[in-house]
Parts: sequence; C-alpha cells; structure tokens
Amino acid sequence: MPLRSTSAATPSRQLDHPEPADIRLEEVLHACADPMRLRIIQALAADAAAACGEIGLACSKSTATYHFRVLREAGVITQRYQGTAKVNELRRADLDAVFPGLLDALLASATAQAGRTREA
Amino acid sequence: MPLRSTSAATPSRQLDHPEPADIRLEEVLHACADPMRLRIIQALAADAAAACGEIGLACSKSTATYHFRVLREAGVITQRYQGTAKVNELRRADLDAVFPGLLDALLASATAQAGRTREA
DNA sequence: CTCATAGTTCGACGACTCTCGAACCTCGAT
DNA sequence: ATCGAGGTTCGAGAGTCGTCGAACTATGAG
Repeated sequence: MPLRSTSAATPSRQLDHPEPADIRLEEVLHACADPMRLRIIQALAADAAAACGEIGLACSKSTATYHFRVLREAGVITQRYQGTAKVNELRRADLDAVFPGLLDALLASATAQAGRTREA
Repeated sequence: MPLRSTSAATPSRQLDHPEPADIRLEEVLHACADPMRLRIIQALAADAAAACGEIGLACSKSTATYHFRVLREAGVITQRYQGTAKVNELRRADLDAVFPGLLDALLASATAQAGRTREA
C-alpha cells in the first residue's frame, strides 16, 4: 500500500498511544534523555497543554514532529488534533499510576539542573 | 604511541568519576535507559557493592566493561580496584544531593515494572 | 475556491550505540 | 618466573538516533 493517498477515510487522524500497562521504563527514560525532549516535557509541565509550535523549539518542523512522536510512543505525552493544530499534554496520571513519583522526581531534577546551570 | 606499554607509572589505575556538580541529568537518564545497565543498577541497589563479574550479565566481558564505564562516566556508580577485581557501587548520596528523589523513584519504577512483567 | 497555517512523511546523512572477539595488561598465588 | 582470573583496549560491524529539506496533507478563514 503506497501511502494512504487522496482517498476515503482519515476520520480525524487517529494517533496511537500505548496503554498504561504497556509503558516501559526504558523507553520513558530514553525519551527523557534527550535535551530537546526534556525541554518539551518541562514546557508541558508548566503549561499543561500546548501545540507543537507553541514551544520554542530550535529545530525544523520535521525534527519537532519526530520528538513529539518519540514522547507519545513512550507514553509520556498524549497528542490530539484540534483543528489544524496538535495539542500535547503530559500523561501525569498514567505515569504516576505506573511509575509513582518518577515524573515528579524527573521534573524536579530538571529544574534543579537548570538552576545549577543558570547560576554559573 | 603504541599503547602505553610495559613501562613506568600506572600508580594504581586511576578512574575518572565526574564531580557531583558535573553530573548531567540527560546522561544519567541515558545511562539508565538501557536494559543491561538498568539491571546493573538494580543489582547494586540490592547488594551495595559488587565486582563486575558478580552480577550475572549475559554478555561478553568487553561489553560489560563498556556498560560499567557508561554508568561511571554518567556519575551513577563509582568503581575502584581491589586487587584484581573492580568493585562497583551506586553513588546514592551524590545522586540524591544533585537530583533529590530521582534514584529512589527510578529504583521503585524498575521494581514495579519487574513485578508487572513477572505477573503476566 | 484559494490560501495560509500547522503539521506529516519520506529519503538521506552523519553520528552515536551496543555488541563482539582477539590481544593485551595487572594482580595475587604458586 | 610463571600462571590464571578478572578486566581493558582496540578495531569493527550492525543498528539506531537526531537532524534536515522537499514535497505533501489537513483544517479553517476570506
């Protein structure tokens, strides 16, 4: 099948999110281990929900798409379409259910490090 | 220079460990994001200190060396020589000082996931 | 309809990761 | 002095990652 082309369906562009039970620690950590993605996570932690473009990412649109996809497939964020935009949100509750305290520790660590770095 | 050969120094084989202030969150996460290394961390969390060989790693010796080095350079473990063996230890205190709660959350998450997986 | 906006997909590329075996080094024991 | 056990180093290979630009696909506004 040569790229689902100019045709029927495309109901509203469905996006696959892993079930909480399918979220793997290694993947979550890998998703968070990239500076760009870590900044996305911090931005979402601060703003609750944001479109891809609203976060000031210093990269091309395709690279941004890539990073958001990694985060979604790892189970770290949800994405849904809202008109022409795509809204991203942290899966706080799900992550906390599966790995209690991990997200908070991560966010706190990121903040701590940012503080350390800034006061150089 | 053809591999520092049969000669002087080599005081006691020094190993570089990053200062606490130089420990980077991204590197810690990357170090923990590998299944093999995650198992090393869990083993060290349980046993306090262990030689490289004492952990039942399903890989060659050179691969083991590689993973231990990644962990050390990220600041997750310390390594010191003790006779012919090399003893590894988690840097609990240092990590907790720099990223409070992170290591605990990580270990708890790893345990939780192991439990989930086992009761399949 | 046409357009602009927002994001996606596709190949490509260089860089990095993880793995290994072979050859080597170090220490402690014989 | 030699040996064995425990690790290290050095390529090398297969694979993944992060990046990009170009061409594309929605969606909503005029």
